[in-house]
Amino acid sequence: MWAPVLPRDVTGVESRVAPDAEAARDLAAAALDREATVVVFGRCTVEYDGRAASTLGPGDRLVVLKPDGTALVHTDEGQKPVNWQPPGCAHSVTVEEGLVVRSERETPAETLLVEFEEVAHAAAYDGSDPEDLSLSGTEADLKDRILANPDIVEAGFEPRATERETPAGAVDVFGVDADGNRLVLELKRRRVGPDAVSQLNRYVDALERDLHADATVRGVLVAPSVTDRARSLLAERGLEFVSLEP
Amino acid sequence: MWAPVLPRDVTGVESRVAPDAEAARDLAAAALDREATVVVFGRCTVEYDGRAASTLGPGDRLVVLKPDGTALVHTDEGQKPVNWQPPGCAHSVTVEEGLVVRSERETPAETLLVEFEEVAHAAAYDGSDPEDLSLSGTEADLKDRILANPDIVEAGFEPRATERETPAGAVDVFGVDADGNRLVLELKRRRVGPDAVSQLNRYVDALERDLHADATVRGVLVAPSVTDRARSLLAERGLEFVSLEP
DNA sequence: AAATCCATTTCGTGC
DNA sequence: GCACGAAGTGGATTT
Repeated sequence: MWAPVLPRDVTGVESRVAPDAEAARDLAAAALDREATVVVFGRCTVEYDGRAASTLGPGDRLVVLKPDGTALVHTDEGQKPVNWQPPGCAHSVTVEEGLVVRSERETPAETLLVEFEEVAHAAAYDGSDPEDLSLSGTEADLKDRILANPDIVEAGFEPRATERETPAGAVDVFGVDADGNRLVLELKRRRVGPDAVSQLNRYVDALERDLHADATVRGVLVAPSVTDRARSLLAERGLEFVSLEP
Repeated sequence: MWAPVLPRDVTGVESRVAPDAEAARDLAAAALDREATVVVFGRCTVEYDGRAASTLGPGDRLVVLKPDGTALVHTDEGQKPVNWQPPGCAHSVTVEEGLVVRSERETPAETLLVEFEEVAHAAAYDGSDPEDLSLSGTEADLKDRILANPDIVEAGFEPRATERETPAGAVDVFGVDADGNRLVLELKRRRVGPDAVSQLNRYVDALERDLHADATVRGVLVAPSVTDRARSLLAERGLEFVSLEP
């Protein structure tokens, strides 16, 4: 049904500067009902309790409530919200001392509570986004390049499987070298540290157990570059490195 | 100098519904100048090029520009922005076909380009946030609890150092058990998988080399729980597990 | 729902 | 600035 409580200023946007708590609540509640995105800016405190727990004293913040159940609390700094709630949460807006925004979920039980002293601005945005992001330069792209032209890893390399399962997890690319030795590739789209070496080492160990002593298993880390410590660990473990940009 | 081009509706907020491109540009440019946060909602396309590359066709999105150089492009779904730029970037707003927002940085060279077909709403938020988030339930809290009461790990455990350096990285907690054996603890605030086992294994290996055969080095993973595969890897490596909640 | 791993991870800390 | 590891990581994929 199409029956907004408040007038829509133009298609898709409702905006109120310095609304009182009740006006802000009404705008937000109506917007949540019709699956619009709500934005509130004002002085507030924030409490979170769930996987961890946090409190945040008074300050000016931007709160975003999405129709999929996402809540974001942004300060004037940082890429990550200072507090948040993941998709799937239930938002509610009420008036107590002032406007109060709650966002909750179960499994795991988590609550986000934003209490406003003052709402400087409240807005509701209706809109749709039919487009999917097209992204390139990922690890998957690197894998595709290697499968299309295995020689960029090593002359004579022949891929035999991707995501081959081992007791230690799935190997990015598995194949054989020119001499018939097994080759395990671990791919990374950026410079790697010790963690990637450990990961490769786990896969090589697991495959050596799996295949007994039937064949040599070479482990090759494929990445743009490695740190010094990673290089040492590679040497210790008898593992190799091939430099490739994503 | 205090000379806003546009009037401020109330302290800290400027808001224009359905501004034309020039009005939106003026509002945003003035806001960026005075280190306010800019919010723009409208139909736009997005292009990103840098560490990776992406394109996003037309849709309705919420764009946030922070005074620290952060840019966020949010759709109506998801906790993460569909596109973004990290703190330290230089924002600019111009009018071409319509409003265009650019956010760029060097090292690494990255560009975010948002081209609006239509701006449904533009706003600028002035404010301050003096408060720091107080967070509990972190790995650091778990460490503190262990140091204050080492017996919760094992009767007779005596911590000797935290962040002890090894050739493979810094160990969370290092100490000795009741029999004088060296103990290496790796702490995790949540259920762990194979990666944490590999990490602990690296530290134990490094310390065994460091200390030669002078002493037995026990590796203990401290976490709420482990996955099956992680448990297998622990067994393979002769490592141990102690269950502790953060 | 759990497990595993990638990510334009981001973020903090130490060097 | 790089390196290393934590994170209330988020997100996708597979089981």
